[in-house]
Amino acid sequence: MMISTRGRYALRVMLDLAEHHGEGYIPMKVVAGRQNISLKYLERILPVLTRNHLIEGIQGKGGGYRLTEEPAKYRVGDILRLTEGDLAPVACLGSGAKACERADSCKTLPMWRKFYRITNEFFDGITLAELLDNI
Amino acid sequence: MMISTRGRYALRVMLDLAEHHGEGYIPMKVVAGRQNISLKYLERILPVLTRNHLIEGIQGKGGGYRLTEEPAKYRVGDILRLTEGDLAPVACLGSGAKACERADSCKTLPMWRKFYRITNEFFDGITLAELLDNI
DNA sequence: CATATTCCTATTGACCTGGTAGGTTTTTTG
DNA sequence: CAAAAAACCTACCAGGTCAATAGGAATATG
Repeated sequence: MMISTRGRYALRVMLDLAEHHGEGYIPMKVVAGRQNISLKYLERILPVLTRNHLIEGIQGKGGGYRLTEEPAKYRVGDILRLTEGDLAPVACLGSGAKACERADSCKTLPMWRKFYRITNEFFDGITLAELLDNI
Repeated sequence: MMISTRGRYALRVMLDLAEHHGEGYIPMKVVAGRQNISLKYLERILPVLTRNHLIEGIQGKGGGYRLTEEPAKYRVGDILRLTEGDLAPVACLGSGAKACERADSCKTLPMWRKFYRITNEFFDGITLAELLDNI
């Protein structure tokens, strides 16, 4: 299993916000209700999206979240990388990659690298707008 | 992280056996030593490969394991699916998939399915023989 | 001030991962 | 025949991750 609920929920929230883009700030309570996801759990997932300015939230009554840009501007890959850490298929690739001393002679490394590239390209080739349109 | 050590170790063992194919039965102790993997841990990974006749082992002194076929016959995908369960990117696909009640309206499901297909095709398109030749 | 919201931190139970431990059975060899 | 070497089997364990829950603090509105 490559993508956990963290990434999947984040994507669903982003899609929900995209669907209601232009309607101002939407309380996460509403999104959680529509998507049937625990609000409390979502609150722990969202900060990484706000810190990186994919969404913006304002506090207080009447507050909520909204996308900072048009749905077409968001690549699925960016959302998943932020919430999942990275999309590396194996431990020796990706962000926290401690160099493997077998790397030079490793017969499988090129394969993993190629798959890593394909994965990133696949998810970077899809935007929220396209998902909304069922493309 | 999609592929755990289980799958990676299995693949390395298969590659090691492929590299020494034609040399008869090779003790796992030797492979574990060459690959620097815990023998005991390997012993827990191998049964699924023997049960599915990818390799065969004979007991007793002078025993060991060998491939049942030529290295070119083995698809990486088969080895990974056996040892990892499946290559599904999300829980709602793959073997133990309990049907999601949101499946019909799910905007992301087609994307996951497409990626699932790409993943299987990618790893099924590579054989042990090709890995040995650094293709 | 009451309310509604984001934001923050700690905790928890279940499961998975990577590995260890301690054998039993089977076969070959000296 | 006895010893050694190998596959095979089952239980256990420490650490981490996942998915969530809990309980608030800060902030803004009306």
